[in-house]
Amino acid sequence: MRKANQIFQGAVDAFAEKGFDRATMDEVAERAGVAKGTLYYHFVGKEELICFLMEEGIGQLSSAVAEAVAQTDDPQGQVRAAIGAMVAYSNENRKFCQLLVKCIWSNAERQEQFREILQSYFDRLTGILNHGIHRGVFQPQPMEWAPSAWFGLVTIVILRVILQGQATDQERLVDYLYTQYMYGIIGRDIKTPN
Amino acid sequence: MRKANQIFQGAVDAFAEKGFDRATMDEVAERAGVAKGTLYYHFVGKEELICFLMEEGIGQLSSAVAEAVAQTDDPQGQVRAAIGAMVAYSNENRKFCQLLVKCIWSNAERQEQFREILQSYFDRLTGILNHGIHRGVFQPQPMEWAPSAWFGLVTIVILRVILQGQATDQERLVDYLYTQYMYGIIGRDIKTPN
Amino acid sequence: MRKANQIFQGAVDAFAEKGFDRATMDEVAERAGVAKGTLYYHFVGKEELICFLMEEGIGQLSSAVAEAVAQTDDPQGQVRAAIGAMVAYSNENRKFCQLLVKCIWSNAERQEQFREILQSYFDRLTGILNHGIHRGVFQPQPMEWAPSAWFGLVTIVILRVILQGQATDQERLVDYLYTQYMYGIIGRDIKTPN
Amino acid sequence: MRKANQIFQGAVDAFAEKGFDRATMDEVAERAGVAKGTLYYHFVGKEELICFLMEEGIGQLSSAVAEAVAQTDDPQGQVRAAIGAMVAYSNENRKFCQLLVKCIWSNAERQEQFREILQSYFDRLTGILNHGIHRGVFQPQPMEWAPSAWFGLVTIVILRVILQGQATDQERLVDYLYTQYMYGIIGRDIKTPN
DNA sequence: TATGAATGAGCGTTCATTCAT
DNA sequence: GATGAATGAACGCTCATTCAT
Repeated sequence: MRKANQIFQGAVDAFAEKGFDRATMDEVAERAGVAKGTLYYHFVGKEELICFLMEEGIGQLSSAVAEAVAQTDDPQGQVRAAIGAMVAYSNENRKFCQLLVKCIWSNAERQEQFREILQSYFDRLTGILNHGIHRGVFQPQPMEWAPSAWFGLVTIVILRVILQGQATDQERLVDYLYTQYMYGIIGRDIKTPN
Repeated sequence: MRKANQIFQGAVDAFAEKGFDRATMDEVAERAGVAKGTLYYHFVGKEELICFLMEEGIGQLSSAVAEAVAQTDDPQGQVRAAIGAMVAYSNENRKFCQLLVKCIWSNAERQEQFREILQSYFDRLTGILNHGIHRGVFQPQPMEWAPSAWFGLVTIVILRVILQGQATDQERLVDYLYTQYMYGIIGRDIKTPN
Repeated sequence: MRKANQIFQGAVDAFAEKGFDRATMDEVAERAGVAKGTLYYHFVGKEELICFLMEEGIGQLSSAVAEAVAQTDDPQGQVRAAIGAMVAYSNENRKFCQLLVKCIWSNAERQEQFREILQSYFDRLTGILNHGIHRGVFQPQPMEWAPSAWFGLVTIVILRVILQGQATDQERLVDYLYTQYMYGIIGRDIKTPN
Repeated sequence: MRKANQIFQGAVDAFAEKGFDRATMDEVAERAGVAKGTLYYHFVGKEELICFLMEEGIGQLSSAVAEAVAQTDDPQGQVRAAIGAMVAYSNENRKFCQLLVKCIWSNAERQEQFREILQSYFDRLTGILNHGIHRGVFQPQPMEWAPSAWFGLVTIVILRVILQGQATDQERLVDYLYTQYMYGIIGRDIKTPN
């Protein structure tokens, strides 16, 4: 198990920097500190390693979001908690988040393999929104687009932050993303009646 | 010029489907309907072809946005026009838009090459936002994140739509994106007054 | 004919620097100041151009030697005149001489094509030696090797001089080559009884 | 090491026949009896393989000469021993010697890479000559040309012999080269006194 | 005569994968 | 379990040659 974990880390490192296709198995092995053959002892091949990575990572992210959301029943509080969890996760797993955003749509074939994993994450986001709509707090929305919008908004900003490389005030970032997503660019004071 | 244009189309086709790295120059040539050597007669190499593609495409998108925005002075109207232009462009250039979103962050080295091009597009978005803020219509925002948020929101939803493949009511999509971006998930009731 | 000559010069330039195989027809055309198609209008192909070059060049060298040798009947004088002609020719045609030495044995197939041309040059050298031997001035020698020895001695030193690039005292060079070839490293005074 | 040696042999074979540029890595691999990828596992690339070949080969030749020369202190004996070693080496390594002469000046870039290796060999020849000059046995000579002259004389004759392909009386060849180099075409009667 | 856009066979190189140890 | 030498299919790219103008 030791080695398998080393490989996981090495793979995230290598893939995040070079992308799935340009990172070689040699590089993965080197960053993982194992011999190339060992990669194939633990994983069937490169594509399987990539799949494992994505499943594992998105699963973790999804769990983190679920856990955060479970703390409150208030729809707005849930959205804030979810965004908070996303930002926190991305901060602790910069490499993986880079990888996630950069490579998730890289290629039509892999697309197919990730769809299921990603769908479960989107379903979670959809659930949160539906809860708020059901409560009458959020407006009814076209649900075929809503999770993508949320995902895109949060994810691309986070990627920007990661790529910039400089330290960021997490609190402020969550605040911005939450406000933007909840109230748009027009802003809170115009419309939060509560 | 004839051939160069064929190559452009073939390259967009091939790269959109397979990604920059998995699409081979043979495939590009085949889809363009030219011999492989012809690719290299018109472009220095694969990376240069990729760069040319991105510059050309983002340039077109950026111009389309600029043109749409120029029609009105009203900040909200400008945002709506911009989103309308984005959706329209993506509808007319599905392949390129796929390519844009899927591949723009693919790889650290290319990242660098695209930064300048993408920045000019982001600057355009920033300009629109600043105009609205100046007018007091939009809330002041952290401008290091604002264009990314806009870009991410619109782009990822559009990508979803394109990948789904089914025909979409453009009007309704623009409506959704505009409302979401302008008022967030909460504030639909304060619709655009026009 | 203008163009054909330009091509000749361009080809010598390009081939001398890069060798027959690494110099491209594009480079030849560029250095000749003609379009690539023009090369093929005047010459059947690359190999034919190479052959033409070698025949022309060796022919010129051979003629220069013949002319110089014709001036005297004295065997030693003939050798000296021949070496003088070789050095003079190499000085006026540095590029071609470089080409000659560097590329003449480059490749088994071309070898075959040059053999005849080169043989005529070797025959000329053989003739000079035979004349001296017949007169009893030169020692009888294994004639299958003698012209090669002469050719190698003179040619490799000349190449060295050309490659060094610095200006050389022609007189001194001829002196050295003549003495070395005529009397060996032991030197003249020990053995020239006359 | 097994494979590396096979590659060495295959490379010498292929390059000797076709020249560095026309021999392909496929041919090298085939003659070496290994897969093409194996070539690149052991050597960085074609040019590095070429360099390794030349260094190794000239190194061996140089060592053989050094060893032969070390047997005697007599200048003329040293020259004879050196030429004997050259001929012997060329007889045992026909392919490499072909390669050496045919390709050593093939191309300006490679020129530069070989200069150092070749220089060490020329230095050895220069050392032998200086010894004889110091002893007063050889005439003082322009040392910038002397090793080239020796090298050219011996080498080109040897190449001729190799290319002719027929069996040669080594003894007689050494005799001829020695006499020619030591006494020139004139002075055979003053033979080595041994 | 002269051109240069277009071609495609062929090259050097890479890299995911295998397998004997 | 773990290794790394060996493999070969496949890639990006080159360049001699052709041909419509």
